[in-house]
Amino acid sequence: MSDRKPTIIDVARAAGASIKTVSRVMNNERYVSAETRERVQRVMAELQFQPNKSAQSLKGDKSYLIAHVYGDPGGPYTGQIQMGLLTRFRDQGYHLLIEEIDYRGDDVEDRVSKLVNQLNLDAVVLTAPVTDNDTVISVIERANIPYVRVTPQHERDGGSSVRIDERAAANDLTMHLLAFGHRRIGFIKGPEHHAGTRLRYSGYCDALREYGLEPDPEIIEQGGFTYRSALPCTRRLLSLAEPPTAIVASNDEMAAAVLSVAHDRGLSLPGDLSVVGFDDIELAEMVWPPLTTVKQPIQELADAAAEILVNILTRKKQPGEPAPQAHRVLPHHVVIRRSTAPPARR
Amino acid sequence: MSDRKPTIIDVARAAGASIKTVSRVMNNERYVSAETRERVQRVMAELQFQPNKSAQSLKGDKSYLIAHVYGDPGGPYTGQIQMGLLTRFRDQGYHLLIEEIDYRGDDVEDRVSKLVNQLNLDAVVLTAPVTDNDTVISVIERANIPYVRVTPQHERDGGSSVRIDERAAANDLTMHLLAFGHRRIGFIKGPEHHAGTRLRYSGYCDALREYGLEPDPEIIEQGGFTYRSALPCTRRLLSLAEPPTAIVASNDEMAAAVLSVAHDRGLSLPGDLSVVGFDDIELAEMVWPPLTTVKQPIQELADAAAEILVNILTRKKQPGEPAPQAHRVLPHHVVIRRSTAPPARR
DNA sequence: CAAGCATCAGATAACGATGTCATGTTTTCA
DNA sequence: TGAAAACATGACATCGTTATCTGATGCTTG
Repeated sequence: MSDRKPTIIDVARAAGASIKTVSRVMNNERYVSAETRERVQRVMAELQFQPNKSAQSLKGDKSYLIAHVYGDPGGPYTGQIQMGLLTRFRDQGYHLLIEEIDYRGDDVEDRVSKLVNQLNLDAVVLTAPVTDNDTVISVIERANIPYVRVTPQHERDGGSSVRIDERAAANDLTMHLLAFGHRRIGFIKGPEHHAGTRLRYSGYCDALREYGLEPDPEIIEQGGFTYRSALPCTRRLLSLAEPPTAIVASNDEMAAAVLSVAHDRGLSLPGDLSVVGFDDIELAEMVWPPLTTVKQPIQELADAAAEILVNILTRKKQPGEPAPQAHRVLPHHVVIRRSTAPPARR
Repeated sequence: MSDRKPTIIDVARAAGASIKTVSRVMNNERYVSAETRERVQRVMAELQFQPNKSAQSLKGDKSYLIAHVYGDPGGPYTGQIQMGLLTRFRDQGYHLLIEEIDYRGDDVEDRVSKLVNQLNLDAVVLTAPVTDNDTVISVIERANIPYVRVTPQHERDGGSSVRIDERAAANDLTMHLLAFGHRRIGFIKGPEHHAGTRLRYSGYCDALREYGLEPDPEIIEQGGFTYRSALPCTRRLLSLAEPPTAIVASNDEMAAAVLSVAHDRGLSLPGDLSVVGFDDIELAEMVWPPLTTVKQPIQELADAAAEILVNILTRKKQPGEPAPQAHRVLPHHVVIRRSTAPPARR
C-alpha cells in the first residue's frame, strides 16, 4: 500500500479501465456503460480517491473558488453573509475565499488582480464598502468573471445584484416616528463612501417632506457607521437648545451609541427620546431598550446572491457570450421594538 | 496581442530566456545574473505576468491556501479573527479560505477531508467550537498539515495553539465581585461541547473556594453562549427567593441578556445586580451599563496564530520530519466598566 | 450486406508551473 | 597552473487532471 494520495491513474489501474473512463465517471459524462461506471465508482470509494482540484483547475477553466471581497469596516453582517454563502456553495463543491481590501489604498488594483488572475476565481461576491468601487469592479469585469453585489448603492450595467430598497426602508422608519407625532427628528448619516449612506438619508428627507417639513442641517450629523463615531454626534444633538425628540441613526451600532449617551444623561427612554436604527443586527435586540429598526434580510440576501452565482456557473459557458446577470430586490420590513414612542409632553 | 493571460512561456520568449530562468527569477533563486534577472523582471512587469497558482500548486507542494475552520455558532469574534489572519497572510501571498462545519453532523470527516486533500491546503486554523474536535483534528493530522488552534480547551500533542489562561481570567472576574463584597454570585455556563466552558466554570469555582464558599447548584445555570439562551436562565435566577446579587455570565452575549431581563424587572443596575461577561466583544461597550468583562486579545491571538503558521510554512519542509509546533499563552486583563459595584444594602 | 450511426473505451496531448540533470563558463585556491 | 567549486543557463520530464482524437464494437437501415 503506497502512502501517497491515490490519483486517477491508481483508480484506473485498479478498476481495469483507462484514466479517461474514470474521468468520465467522475464528471458524469455519457458513454460509460452502467457496469463500468459502477465498478469505477466502487474502486474510487475503496481507495478514498479525491480528485486534485489544482489539476482540475489547471486543465479546465474552473477553480471551484469563489471570493468574498469586502473592506474594513465591513458591514456589521459580513459574517452572517459569509455563513449564508457558505452553506449554499458547500453543496455545489465550491469553496469560499475571503479577501479584505483597503479600498483607500493604492494597491487595490494589484490585490484584486492577483486574487482574480492567479487563483482563477470562478466568481466574486462584493459587500460593503466595496460594492460600488470602480477599481475593484473593473478588474473583475476585465477578467470576465461573474459577480454579485450585495446591497449596492447604484445599479450598474455589468454584474448582478441583490438588495432591499434602502430609500423606502429609511422612509418607512421616519414615517413611523412622524406618525407618533415627532416633528423634530435628528439624523446621523453613515460615512461618505459607504453604500447605503445616500439612500438612507434621502429616504429620511423624503418622509419629512411628505409631512411638509424641510430637513434641518442643525440636527443632521455625519457618523462613520461605528459605535464610537456616533457618540460625539449624539452629544452635540442632545446639547442643542432645542434638541430633537427622536433620532434616526443610519445603522444599529450608531443607534446603540445614541442610547448610551441618552442613558448617561439620565434621559428616560423612549419617553424623552425615541431612537431608531437600521439593519436589525443581533445587537438591536440586546441593548436597552431594544431598537426599532429595519430588518436586512441577510439570510435571504446571501441566499439570493449564492443562487444567482450558482445558476450562472452551472450553465455551460459559451466562449463569446458575456456573463449573464440578474438583479433582485427583496422585501424589507420595519421591526418595531421599545425604543420608539410618542414624544413626551413638555 | 493575444488576449490570453500571459504564461511563463510568453515571458521567456519575450525576454529571450528559458522558462526555467524565468522561474528562477520569480522564486528569487540563485544562479541568475543580475542583468538577466532585471531583464526578465522588466518583461514580467510589461506583460503584467501573474503566475498561475493552480500550476504552482500542482507541481510544487504549496497551494497558498490556508483554511479557517469553525462551527456554528462560531465565537462572537470569528470575524475579527479572520481579519487578523487575513492581514498577516496577505503579505506572504497566502489566501484565506473559510469553512463552517457542522461538528454534530456525520459528514464532518468527509467535509474536512475534501477540503484538506482536494485543495492541497497548506495549513489550517481552528477556532471554537471545533478547536477540540477529534474527528476534524485527526483528518488534518493524517494529512500532515500544520494547524493552529485558537483558544482550545485542552493541550494536545500535535499541532500548535494560542490562547489566554481562561481559568485564571474567570477567577479574576469572580474575585473582583467577591472583593466588592458579593457572596451570592450566580453563574451561567456555556454549552457543553464548547471550548472554554469548563475552564471558565472552574475558575469561578476556585475563586469562591478561596473565600471559603462552595458553588451552589441552585444559582448555576447552563446557557448556550447566545443572547436568547441566557434569557430564561436569568429569569429563573432572579425569581429565586434569595436571588444572587451578582451574576457571572460565561460570555458577553449572555451577560447582555442578563442586563435586559434585569432592566425589564425594573432593577437598578449595578446597585441591585452586578453583571460580568467574558470576551470583551464590541457589544460589551454598547449595552447599558457597559460590561465589566475579560478582554480576549483577539488581534494578538490572530497575529500569533498567523505568525506561527507563517514560520512553519516558510521553513523548508523536510520529508520525514513531523510538523513543528508552538504553544503560546497571551496575557489577559479584566476590563472594569459600570456593570459592577458593591451590593446594595438590604 | 455494406454503409451509417450511436455507444463505449483508450492513447496521447495539453494546461503552466517547478525539479532534475546536463552543459558550459567563470572563479577559487592549493 | 590545474583541478575543483561555484555560477549561469537551458532541455526536458513531471504533477493530476480534462480534451481531442482515433478505434472498436454492435445495431439500424435502405
